[in-house]
Amino acid sequence: MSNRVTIIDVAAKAGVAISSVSSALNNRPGVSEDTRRRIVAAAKELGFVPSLRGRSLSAKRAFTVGLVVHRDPYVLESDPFFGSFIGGIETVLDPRGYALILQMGSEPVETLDRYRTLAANRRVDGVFISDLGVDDPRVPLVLELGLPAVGVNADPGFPLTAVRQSHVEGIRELVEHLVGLGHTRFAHVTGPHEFIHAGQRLRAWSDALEDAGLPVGEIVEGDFTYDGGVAAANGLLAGRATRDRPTAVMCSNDLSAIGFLGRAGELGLRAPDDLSVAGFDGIELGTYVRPTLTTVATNPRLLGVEAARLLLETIERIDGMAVADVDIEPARLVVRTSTGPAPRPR
Amino acid sequence: MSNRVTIIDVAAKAGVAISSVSSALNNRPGVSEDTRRRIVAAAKELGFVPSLRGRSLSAKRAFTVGLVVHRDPYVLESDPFFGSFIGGIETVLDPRGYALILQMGSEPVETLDRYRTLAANRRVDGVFISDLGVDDPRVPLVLELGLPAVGVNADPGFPLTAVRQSHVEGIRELVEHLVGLGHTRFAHVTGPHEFIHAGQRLRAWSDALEDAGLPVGEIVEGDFTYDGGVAAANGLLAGRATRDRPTAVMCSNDLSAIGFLGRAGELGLRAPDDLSVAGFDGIELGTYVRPTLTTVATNPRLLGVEAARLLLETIERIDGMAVADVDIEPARLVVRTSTGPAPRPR
DNA sequence: TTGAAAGCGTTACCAA
DNA sequence: TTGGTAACGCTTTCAA
Repeated sequence: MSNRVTIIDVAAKAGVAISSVSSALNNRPGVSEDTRRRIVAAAKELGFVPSLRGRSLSAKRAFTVGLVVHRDPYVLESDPFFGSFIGGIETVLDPRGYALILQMGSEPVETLDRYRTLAANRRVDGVFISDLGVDDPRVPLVLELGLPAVGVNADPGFPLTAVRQSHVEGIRELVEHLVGLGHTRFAHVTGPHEFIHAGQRLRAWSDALEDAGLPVGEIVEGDFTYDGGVAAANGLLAGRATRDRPTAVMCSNDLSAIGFLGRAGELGLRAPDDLSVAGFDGIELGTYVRPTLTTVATNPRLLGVEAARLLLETIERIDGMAVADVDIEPARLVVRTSTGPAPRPR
Repeated sequence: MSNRVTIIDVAAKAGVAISSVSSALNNRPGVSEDTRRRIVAAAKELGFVPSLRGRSLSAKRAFTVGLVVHRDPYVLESDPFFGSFIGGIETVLDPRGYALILQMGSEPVETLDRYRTLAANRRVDGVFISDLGVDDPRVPLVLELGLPAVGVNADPGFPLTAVRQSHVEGIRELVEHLVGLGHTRFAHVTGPHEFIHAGQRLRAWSDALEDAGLPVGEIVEGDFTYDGGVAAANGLLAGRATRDRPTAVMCSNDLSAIGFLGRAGELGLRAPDDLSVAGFDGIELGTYVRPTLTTVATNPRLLGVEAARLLLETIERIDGMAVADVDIEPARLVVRTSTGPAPRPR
């Protein structure tokens, strides 16, 4: 197990110089077809695989990219975003000889340090920045460090290359769906205001309602968790007269919508008869709960694919030119059974 | 961003040889206290961080370990095991200068290739082997490759170092709990038989029931998913007379137990009145569903911590001695509201 | 087309 | 205690 095959062994076996081996194996010109064949044969016979360490040192590249997740463990556990996102990243990275380093930092400060260390010892060639926050400190940091980076679902004007999936169309479809069902009293349960996507979703919701000429209604801050949905349901539904309750509620993600529905049920309010509830994300769990959850379905896997593509492009870019952003297909409304006609006032 | 500070710069600044810088910064003997101070000062002033690439090449170590997840994306998404497991791993790796490479392979064959590649280019110094299968081909593979590895929840006699959390006590407690409630007709919904932990849990269940002098009852194979639980409920409950139905069911994991409960509810059977259902894992979701889920709670985070400790120990072991296995505290029964007294026959 | 040698940034060995 | 230098395994440049 100890002495692995090196380029020297291959050169010796093929009877050529190591530089020729390098050229031949990397499909570079300057090697005759004949010697190339000899070299390839020798390499195969010896089972030669270039050492990443040697390559890294020489090429000044780690062939590794990083993802630092800065959420508390529970959210990560229950959030299906990362599983799919990482899966998508992987499918791009692997064929191109890159690998993904995953780190977790619960504290925001800790997260920054992770990026710093990653950059300092050049462990990665670039990083993903997901779950962007308002005035996210990671952005100036990677800029200062000169660390290639790609942002996920960034706002317009983002100073780094970004991949986005528009939520506007889907949320607008949701509003139209609810309006078409006769709803007039709306409410929105947001995510934590420090995340930009929480604000993005709220804005799309408000804009669509305004365009429909309807009041935006109540807005309560949730936290993307099941418990947050429970709390929101308590705030919006508990102890209120029917006429004071919203009849159509959008929660900023599916998990909180499911929490909301659960608590609503305990309060004796059934969806879709007594009220309509919708989420955002499109997680599998939403197809299992009863009623099944109407939602706006996103595509985290594709987001990962494109993010990885962009990051590698940014890294391998020779000229310093910025890589163009990518927008994947917008998230779309998926109507299930948690939304229905507005209850008739009586 | 381009020219980073190297050990040569530090040596020049401190007016010493690079070998002295290396010794001083790595707290090796052979450097006078005085020069050490000068070197440390120079390093700090220059903001020197040793290059991982240089170190890797010289030390013949990647300072990286790998985790290859071989599940299909959906299971990964909804399985909280990995989030916590990885979180635990991280807390050990980071302070010791190691990082985690995460890869995903849905096909078993693909997974093996990942390990092979990881080993061939020496991208990692060691790997975790989780979700062990019966006659898992990864075990002979890492053995053949000479790749340090740690198994998670391996069976006795496992040829590699392993970290385990015993499920026996918790499942026995569950059986005693159910027996104490007067149940006599049991059923077990397993995980896929190719995973050893599915078998481990079934065996613990059967043994405990046998010891109690009660019939083991029906055993149906599930697949650890919500849908698998639904299917199992269809098989065990649908279209059966009350006297032919089991009254106490253990599902091999929480997710399938929740699916089982959901389907049971649709069939008009309420837990805990009409039947008792328990899971295994202790996921958060189990505290949210109604009824809340009785389960055997595991500690994936601690499993990750100990697995990482063992792996680093194995890697850094100078003598070839095997590292001793670690058993963390057994998983324990957590009684919630999905289990209750056996329904009175009428 | 081929080969020799420098360089990447460390660590480790061996003289001085 | 110090410093010089080989070694790690590759890529790349420059002569031959």
